[in-house]
Amino acid sequence: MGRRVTLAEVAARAGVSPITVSRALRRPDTVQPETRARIDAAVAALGYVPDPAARALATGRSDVIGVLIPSATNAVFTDVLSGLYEGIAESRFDVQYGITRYDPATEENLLGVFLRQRPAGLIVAGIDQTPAARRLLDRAACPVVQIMETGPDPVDMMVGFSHHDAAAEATRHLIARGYRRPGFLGARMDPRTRRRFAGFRAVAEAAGLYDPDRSETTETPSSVGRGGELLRALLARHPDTDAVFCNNDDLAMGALFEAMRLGIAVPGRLGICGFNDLEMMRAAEPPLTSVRTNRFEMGALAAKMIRARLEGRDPGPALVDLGAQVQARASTAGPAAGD
Amino acid sequence: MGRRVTLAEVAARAGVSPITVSRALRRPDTVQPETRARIDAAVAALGYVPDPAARALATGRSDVIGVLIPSATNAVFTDVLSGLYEGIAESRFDVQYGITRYDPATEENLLGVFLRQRPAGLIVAGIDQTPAARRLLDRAACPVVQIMETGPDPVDMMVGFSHHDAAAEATRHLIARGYRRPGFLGARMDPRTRRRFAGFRAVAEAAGLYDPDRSETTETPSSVGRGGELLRALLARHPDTDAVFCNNDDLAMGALFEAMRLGIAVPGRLGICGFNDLEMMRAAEPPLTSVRTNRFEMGALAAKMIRARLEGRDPGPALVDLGAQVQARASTAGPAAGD
DNA sequence: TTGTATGCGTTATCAG
DNA sequence: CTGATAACGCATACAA
Repeated sequence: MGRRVTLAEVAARAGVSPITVSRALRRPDTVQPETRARIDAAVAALGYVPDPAARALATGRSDVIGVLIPSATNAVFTDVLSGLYEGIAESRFDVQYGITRYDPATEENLLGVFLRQRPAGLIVAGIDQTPAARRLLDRAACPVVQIMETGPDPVDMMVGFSHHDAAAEATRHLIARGYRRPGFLGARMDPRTRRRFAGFRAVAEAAGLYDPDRSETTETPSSVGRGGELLRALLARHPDTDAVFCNNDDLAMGALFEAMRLGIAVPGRLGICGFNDLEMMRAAEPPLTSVRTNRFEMGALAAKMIRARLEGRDPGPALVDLGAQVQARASTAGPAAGD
Repeated sequence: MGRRVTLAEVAARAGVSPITVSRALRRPDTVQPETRARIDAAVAALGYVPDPAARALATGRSDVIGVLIPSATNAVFTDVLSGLYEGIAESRFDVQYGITRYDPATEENLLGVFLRQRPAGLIVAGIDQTPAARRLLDRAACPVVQIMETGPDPVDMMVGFSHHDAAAEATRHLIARGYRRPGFLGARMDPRTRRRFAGFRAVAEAAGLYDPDRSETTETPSSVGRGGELLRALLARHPDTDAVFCNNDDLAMGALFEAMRLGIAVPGRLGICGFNDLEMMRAAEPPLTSVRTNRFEMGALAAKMIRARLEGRDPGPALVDLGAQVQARASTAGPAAGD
């Protein structure tokens, strides 16, 4: 590492004062071109890089955008993170994550930790903060973006979609394809999952096809294996179920495999629809219908909105609904004729 | 946020000097119990939280453990991250990530970014750093752990396994199960992938079963869909291929679906083996054989080794080989009799 | 065991 | 356009 090079050393070499170097680096147009040239040369020669801690201490703020997400292993969130990276690329900002493990109390704690660092911005997943967390966010002295979901009463900015409506559209799709006894498979029943269920229920009910007993849920985390178990349990109770709307793609994939094991034809005897549209869905056999949720764009846009605000540009509308699109595939082609 | 609470305010309330508060927080046993009690009370009452920037500036180091990984979307790495979190839980340390996108130059850059924050520790994936990056790591004034892989000449500490040997074991498994015309499917041919291929080749060759044309690879990223394409291409050239060792689980899953589409029986006419043993593998139909790679443990152990060093405890052996275990499942049960 | 003086590297403020 | 001074919040070294 050698020694660390400071502003003072650069200044000495360039024959100016430290503050001038500081200015030359942050607002080049405020120092004379000649001075700037000397400074730039000194910076390059010495390999100077600013100390983020000193800067944070002096300015009272950092270049860190704090991100609070429920899980780092869930592919849904990793896609959002990729978008985030894209959004802050080539900027001075850094991203720092906090994993809430779907626990509101943890989210509250992490929020405190982040806030203490005077983040440049804050991105939080969802709209289900605790009252305390909500208060913290409301008072945050930085741009805040809620992602993954839209809803009333945003803290500041918001970019997401309606889980209720997305699920409703998927359910309409199932019904449009001719399924008449649709069921619901859900794991880790967090608030977003519940809203999806509500969307499913609303549409099924409206069509007179809702059977409250035709859903199988668990509080345990989601997985492919779990999808199989849930389908098996549901079919044990209601063998005539002719379609399942799955809370996410892992469950749908598990349901597909379980159907294979049980010798149940998909989509003829059972339609399967997932949620999120992970890459594997279209590669499956049969390809699985799912709901596309623009996760990458969500992350990228959230980051860009924060940057725009920070850089004094127009961040555009404070509430962006990215929607969700049913990707219809063979797994919901419709019940077999004569079924 | 109200105003920020400082050490001085806590000190005033507790009736001591700031430095005493500082000590009480970092080394509680060096202040008298009574004083400490007063301080603790003041801290709680005021909701004091140390300012990480000020601390970093004063001490010349931070509590950030920098982590460099190739990808944030790959399930393989997200599992490692989960382990990392587990490893630093309840400690003062934080984790900060850098994503290299499998690009050595990016890794070098990020290393510089991290290093100037004086990280408490550094965790890097793999052993294929550029010479420049290697130099930076060698000179780093903090513990360094290379993860995901073991190899000669560690920078400092190392926890991983041999990709060559793991692939070799998987290949031996295929041969032991009676497959005689094994092929290889690989995507994004990074150094670790190549070493796996080498392991496959070594064993196949030793058994007199290696056909250099019986492998299908691409530089593009891995995905389930890609696995299908690769299998199709391989079978087009060599329809008699009776087993495939896939570079990772996504490819294996894609190969399975493609086999279904082609009407090829698994495992009877084609054995399929993946790598990493993601959860979906055992839930598939047929369940897919894969190689378990203890990713969570890798992350957890790396973090613990760093903590041990930082806290003056014994970090144990500097080089830990976590091994890898073939999880034999139905997808490699062996060729059908009479095949 | 506790306190005093000082410095970490940078930037805000105000002068020149 | 450039510079001197002070301050950010905390921890080290030393003294009491």
